[in-house]
Amino acid sequence: MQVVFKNNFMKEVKKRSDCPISCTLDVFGDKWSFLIIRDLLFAKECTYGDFLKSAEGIATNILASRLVTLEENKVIEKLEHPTSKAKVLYKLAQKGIDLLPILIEIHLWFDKYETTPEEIREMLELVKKDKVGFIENFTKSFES
Amino acid sequence: MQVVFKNNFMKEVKKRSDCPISCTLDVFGDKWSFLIIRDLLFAKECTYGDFLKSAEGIATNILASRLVTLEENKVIEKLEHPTSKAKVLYKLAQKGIDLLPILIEIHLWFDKYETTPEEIREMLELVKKDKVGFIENFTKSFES
DNA sequence: ACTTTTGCTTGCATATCGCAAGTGCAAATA
DNA sequence: TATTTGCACTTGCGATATGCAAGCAAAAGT
Repeated sequence: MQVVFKNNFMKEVKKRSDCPISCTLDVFGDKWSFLIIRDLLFAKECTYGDFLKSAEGIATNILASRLVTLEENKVIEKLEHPTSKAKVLYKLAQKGIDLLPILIEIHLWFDKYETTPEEIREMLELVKKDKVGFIENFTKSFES
Repeated sequence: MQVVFKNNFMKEVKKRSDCPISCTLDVFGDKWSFLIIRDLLFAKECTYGDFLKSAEGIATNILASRLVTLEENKVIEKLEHPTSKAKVLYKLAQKGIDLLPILIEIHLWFDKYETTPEEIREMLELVKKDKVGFIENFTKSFES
């Protein structure tokens, strides 16, 4: 069963079902969206160019379309760059910051079956020691 | 940077980077794979037809290809049906059962910003009261 | 024997992706 | 001030993936 409706901007949004997993995948179910979130969680703020520099090599048109979708869904927001009008700053909205627990569980799952890179392992040890505390601290670090 | 290698079946696997998120998305980064996992978490065992019956309406060719990928990655396994040779049973491998915390965090995130369907809300209350206990019990229920 | 069920496969139109090149404006440089 | 460079996208287009319908062989039911 497929529910089709229009949002405020008259853009068609297809909701496949009311299932939370399905709805979440309607937005994040692709190979790139969560990498954008990852970049923003680590860097707090990114320019368009910063995303392009990431190791996975996202294509510029795909990046543009994902940023629009994520902004429409209020997961990220666009800010003026403090010193340059040519640059744009992207940052996580609260809804985006709250994705951290999901990203953490992905890391923990991955760590059980594959090899976590050295740079991430240190952070992961903190998570394993005190997951709730880690999330609290990390979330707080976005308030400033 | 893109690393390309071949697995035992000589099928090309593209790993975009060593990042855990990226690697996980290489397998699960689509709109269907996690729905298959969801179905198996709720139902424990599914036939090919069971997956097709799910509300989102996956196409049969897509389902077939996802099942192959998930099996190749040892997330699910195929079993003989106890009474019928025509039927095939799919179930989660341990690696698949261990995805539960990720699915739970998706549910919790969704619940904060959207409306969780009634049928799921009850389960979610249990999770909110005792997440660790819930995961333990749920995981145990797969051992029998 | 035949009809139906089951788990797929195949063909094809359409949508999405990925790469390369291009555009317009702001900022740095000469 | 004129020119070049940097930045955030957009556009075009071939390659790939998706979605739909139909087909198929083996097994099960009648």
